[in-house]
Amino acid sequence: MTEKNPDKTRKKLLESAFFEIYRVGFQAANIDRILKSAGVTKGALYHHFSGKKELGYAVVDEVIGHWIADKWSASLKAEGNAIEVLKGTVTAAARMLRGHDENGEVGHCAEMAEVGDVTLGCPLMNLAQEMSPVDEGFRLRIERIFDSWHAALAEVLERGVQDGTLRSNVDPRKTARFLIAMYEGAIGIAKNSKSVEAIYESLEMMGEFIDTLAKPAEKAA
Amino acid sequence: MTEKNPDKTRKKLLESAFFEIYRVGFQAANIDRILKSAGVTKGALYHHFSGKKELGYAVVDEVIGHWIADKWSASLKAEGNAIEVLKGTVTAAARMLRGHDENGEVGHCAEMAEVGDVTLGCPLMNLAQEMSPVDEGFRLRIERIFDSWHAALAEVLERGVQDGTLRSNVDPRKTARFLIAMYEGAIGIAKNSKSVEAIYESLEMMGEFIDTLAKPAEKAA
DNA sequence: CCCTATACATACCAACTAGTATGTATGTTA
DNA sequence: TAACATACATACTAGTTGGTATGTATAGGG
Repeated sequence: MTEKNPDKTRKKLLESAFFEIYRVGFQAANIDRILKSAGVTKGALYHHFSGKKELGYAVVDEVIGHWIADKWSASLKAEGNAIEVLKGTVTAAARMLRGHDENGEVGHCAEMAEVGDVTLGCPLMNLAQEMSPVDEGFRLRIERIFDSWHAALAEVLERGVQDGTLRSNVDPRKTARFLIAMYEGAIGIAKNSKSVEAIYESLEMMGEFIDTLAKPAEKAA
Repeated sequence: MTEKNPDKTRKKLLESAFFEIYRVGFQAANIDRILKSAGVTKGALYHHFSGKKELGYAVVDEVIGHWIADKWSASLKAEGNAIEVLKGTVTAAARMLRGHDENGEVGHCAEMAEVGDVTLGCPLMNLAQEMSPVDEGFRLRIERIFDSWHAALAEVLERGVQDGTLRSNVDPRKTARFLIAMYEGAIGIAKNSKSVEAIYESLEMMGEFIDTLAKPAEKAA
């Protein structure tokens, strides 16, 4: 009925599926809830996607992948001092995180959660933790996203080492992975304690760690 | 039939439930699989536990809680230099992590996974990520465990600051949380990439970070 | 030895859920 | 405008799953 707009319905399905998965995970994600929230019917879903898993894959590739690319890879492409670029992305991350609207509903998720929600954590990491041991298809798609993020980070670090901003013994690849681990770990811990403050403080410490990567000032000759 | 041993069956149930939850998460955990793996029947389960959720709670409290306490709080109670104690726990963690037996079965979990399995990550963190937004009961129980871990870490740090081993501007609580975040993040990232090496390298970097907490050597007067 | 509560075993159910079969309306092409 | 493929809508199904009703055997107290 009404109108017939395949691109739009597909997009709505992806978005609703993303939020559903974001909230309860893929395995517990409910098709009917997704449909209700998207405002379309089962026929539409199974016309666009061959099944729940395919829908999940598409969410990873098209929603989460693009989102990470925008949020990170983009801001990492900034020119200038490696330390500043790195710390810039961290503070940018901090800015986009917010707590709940205190509506007292303990134990329930906000109806219209957004991506920066502290109590829901990082969509990519959530899915990675849940699905990587269970389904290789998810794992590989998620890995690709992490890899691109890692590559962008490593490039900045490599540049910093080359131009003498960073200590020469900084290993770009290891450090990049460690930075991602720190960030995701901080989000994960804060998620369980429901504390935005916890993230801020951890990101602050992450900034201090980044400072330790800098080449120390030259001693007087 | 056979024998009647409530303590033993309860323990078997808890252990089987733990591994099932460890592998696929709580929501996807299958009661019948747990029963089969425990070698008991449904009657036994529902005699000991009022339901799936109660079983999950018991797993958190009795299995995961004790496990974390043993692995961390214990080794953190060692006497001596704070730096050494901290780095000791990190290397202890590294030691207990191992990869899969390379049996080629990609995408499937080992039948009898053990707790140190890289591809399965940290049981506590897994559950925290999955259940903390979904069920407040889980969240609180998990939080208690993290808190005790955090307290043990903070105590070591506090002691280090007091006795001059660590820089005086080290904030024990923030740093403790950050260390947990680093560790859990490292495990989580390695889990998705299925790489034991990734953990080793991240734990190595974690050691370097711990070194930066030390009070710098005194300058010549 | 008896008797009762505990500790299990078995068969079954009700609810949910991904997926399908089928139908219909809309847009497009000839 | 006829014909056809795309894009949706609806009703239904088959399978799974947590939970229960009911039965039975064992252990321990009197």
